[in-house]
Amino acid sequence: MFYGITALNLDTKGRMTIPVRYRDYLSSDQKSSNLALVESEEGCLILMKHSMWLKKVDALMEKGTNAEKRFWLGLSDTPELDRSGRVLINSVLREGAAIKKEIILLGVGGYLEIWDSIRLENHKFNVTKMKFKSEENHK
Amino acid sequence: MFYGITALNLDTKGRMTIPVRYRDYLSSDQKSSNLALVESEEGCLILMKHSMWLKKVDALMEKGTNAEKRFWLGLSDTPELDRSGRVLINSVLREGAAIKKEIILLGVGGYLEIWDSIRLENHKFNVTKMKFKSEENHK
DNA sequence: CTTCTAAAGTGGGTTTTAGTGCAAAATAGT
DNA sequence: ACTATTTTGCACTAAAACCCACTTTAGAAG
Repeated sequence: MFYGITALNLDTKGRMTIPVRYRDYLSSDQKSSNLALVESEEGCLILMKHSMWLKKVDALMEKGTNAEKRFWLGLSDTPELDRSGRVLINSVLREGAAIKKEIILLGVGGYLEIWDSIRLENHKFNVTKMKFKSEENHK
Repeated sequence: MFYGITALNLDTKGRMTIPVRYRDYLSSDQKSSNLALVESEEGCLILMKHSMWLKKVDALMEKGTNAEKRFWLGLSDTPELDRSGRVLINSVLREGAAIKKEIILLGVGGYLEIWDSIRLENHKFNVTKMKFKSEENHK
């Protein structure tokens, strides 16, 4: 199970180095592509095991709406963990989640959320109605 | 099965380069025209194998409404994959889907959706009621 | 009916960019 | 200070974008 927060930087090609503590679990699917990346409606990307994604997709192929299929099948990618423990974040998905370089990785139970660091700050502010909002985050 | 998101550009003649990973499957129909392109009611174009289109059309000829026939037979085209893996998108269909140059290709199970990149952003925004709509995505 | 011209469509080759892998450098952890 | 992990840089490859020349079609004009 994933939990915890990690700050990371993408390299110039848009690749993210997965923290070692997550790698064994993430690469345990016996598939050529062992990961799946989908766009969340909340403004981040969701990284999960390929098998988890496939289960959801199979269910949607049975009885899903067009919009659901568009999100889970269309707005997705199935990247691999390379030998250096990195994952390429598709450039289109990067744009969709406003991800540039500095990202925050959140473990949220069965999956990981990838947030642009600034967008996460804004999200926290909006969701929680926090009374403070440091200037650094919004310059 | 198609899935995943790809950003592409049309050339000046309105042709789209199909990603290599889709080409074998798309060209596997033994027809002169092995593809079909239909205008979707949601604002994009749908690209599928000719055989799939034909199956739908046959069914509609049996018991389809006028409106259905108009969409599947009328607002359609059956282009071919050329030797460089490109497909010409008919200028009328291009207009109908507001497609200019930058497009997004979504794999949605049995078919591919071709979206004008800006129109897709707006569609996502409307469908999901996302609270953010960053300027970066719309420039 | 034939010829001319413009536009649309086709084909192929070249350039550019995105993706991949490796390995050195930097940083953090023990 | 040593080790493990992450970051950075570079080189290579493959895919897609771009460019240009040729062909076909359709329409206009004689």
